[in-house]
Amino acid sequence: MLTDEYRYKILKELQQDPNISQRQLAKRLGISLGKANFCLKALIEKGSVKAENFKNSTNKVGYLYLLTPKGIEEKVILTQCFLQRKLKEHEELEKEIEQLRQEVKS
Amino acid sequence: MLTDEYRYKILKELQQDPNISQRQLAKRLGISLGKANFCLKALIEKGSVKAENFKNSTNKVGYLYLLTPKGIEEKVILTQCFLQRKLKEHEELEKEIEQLRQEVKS
DNA sequence: TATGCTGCGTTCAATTAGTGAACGATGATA
DNA sequence: TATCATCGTTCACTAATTGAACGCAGCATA
Repeated sequence: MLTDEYRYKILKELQQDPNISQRQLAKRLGISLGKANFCLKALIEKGSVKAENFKNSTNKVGYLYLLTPKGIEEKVILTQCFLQRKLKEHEELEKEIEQLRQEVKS
Repeated sequence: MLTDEYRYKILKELQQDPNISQRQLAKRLGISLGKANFCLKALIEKGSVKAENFKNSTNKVGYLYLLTPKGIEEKVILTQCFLQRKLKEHEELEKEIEQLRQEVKS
């Protein structure tokens, strides 16, 4: 349920904004609140993220979702995997578009 | 349930091999037989694919899943959308990897 | 102080999506 | 004819996902 894709996306979001609510996170990733909550908990459970209690300036209560060293390392690896995957997809699609052009031509 | 992703992938598979069983299709796309059946039916329903009865050389019964003109056009459009999406993802990941390198450096 | 308002994380019943074993049908083969 | 393999189809079962509802905490206003 917590796929590499969401593991990556969540770590990325948290890294660039640890002060983010689960609702905001859900909205940014295009998933439901329930799923965001589930995934986040899983990341905390595994020690990739630490939820630090804090009080916001604008009358909010919530956590600061900070990447642990483990989480940072995990994100590095995931990012590299993602880059490779995307490069491969990109390459395949270039072939595909070339095929397509041949098709259209005829 | 039948997302653009699978619409695209199925049309692609069928185009390059109309003589393919639902089981083979499912395996190639990494989905279940049930889902493959469902998606294929949806494509036929919408007129993108036509199932033509035929008898294979190697003692099989099955259909020839042929793309209709509409299906071909649909695939062209989907492919273009996909290329754009992938290019964008690729671009974003390049930025991301650059950020990452900065991180790692420090 | 009390009341209301807002946004927080959490829960969980309900919905939706996905799975694959089982079935009957069809040809090929012995 | 009997057996075997593969076909598409079905559908009960499981997994994944949703979002309304809840209690809580802090701030603003009466």
